[in-house]
Amino acid sequence: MRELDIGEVSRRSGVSASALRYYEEIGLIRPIGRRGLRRQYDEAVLERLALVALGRAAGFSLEEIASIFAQGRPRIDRARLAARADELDATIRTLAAMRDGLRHAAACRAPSHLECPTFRRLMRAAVAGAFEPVMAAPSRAAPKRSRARKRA
Amino acid sequence: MRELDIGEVSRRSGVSASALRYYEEIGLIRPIGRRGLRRQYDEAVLERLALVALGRAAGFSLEEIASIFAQGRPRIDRARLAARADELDATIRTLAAMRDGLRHAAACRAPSHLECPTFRRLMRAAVAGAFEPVMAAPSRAAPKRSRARKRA
DNA sequence: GCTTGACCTCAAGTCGACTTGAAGTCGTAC
DNA sequence: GTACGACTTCAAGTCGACTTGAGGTCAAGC
Repeated sequence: MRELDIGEVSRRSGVSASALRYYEEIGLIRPIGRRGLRRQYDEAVLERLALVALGRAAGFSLEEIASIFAQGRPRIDRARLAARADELDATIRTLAAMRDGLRHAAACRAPSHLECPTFRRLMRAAVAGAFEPVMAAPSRAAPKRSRARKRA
Repeated sequence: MRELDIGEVSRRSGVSASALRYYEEIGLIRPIGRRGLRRQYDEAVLERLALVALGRAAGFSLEEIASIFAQGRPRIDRARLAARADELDATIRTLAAMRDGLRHAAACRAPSHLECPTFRRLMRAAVAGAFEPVMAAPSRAAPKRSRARKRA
């Protein structure tokens, strides 16, 4: 079982050394030991990092990913995956609506966009918050969007 | 032409008063005057805020939106809209791939996800960065992703 | 005259995921 | 023996879009 130092892990995983130290700090990974000061990693860390990369790509926060690893072996919850898939589906539909609206506006021949009914409809939808949950990755943890109450 | 104070603009636009002040600071909106200390707005600000909301929803940063308003009348560039639509399309395809992968993984009967070929393929794709440009809204302005160089 | 409430300014704080910088420790090569 | 390069620690900085807090102003109503 070869031991890897942080530089090699970084090269092979595409994750910077500083990020690896950060991941360790938040409990995502752990070196198998030290040689002098230097962290030594097991090759298995690469698999774990791949899982982290996948989790991030799927929109999970590092904290959520850490919780998956929490009790020893990675415990991947199928229901959670399905839920995330559903969220992605909703996001995709919203983005598709936006894309179609943008395409129309790009093609529209109205003298000003403000006179294009489709464009105005999009504007109204945006104000109404129709696009708000876009990329509602639990990660973004919306900074207390108090969303000024409509009519007190 | 009725004058609105910041509270009413907030109520009618769904944008908090502090956010309105912030928007003013970065040059996105401007009151038509003051009454005492209080900002007074023209109703036209509501339209502008709707445009801001739409721009945000489409993934533009406030800075980019401000540049649209820069020279007097909003100058919406059709090519820009089309480009953003194309980006959204790419994002949608990526998200769809992720969604399908997650759904498969959720349904997969392999004893461990690590033994599921589909799941492993997803992991490899994530490491390779296949999902990185997801939601590549120019807004996110990737904080110098130096992306640890593969093999120096 | 005093309270209330809605506004004001300005500086500082928040969120997540890192990066950067300063200062120090090693092993190896010259 | 000393320079180099790769590592180490720890605190602080970064990004965007705001929010929060302290302390102040002002008109209206009691």
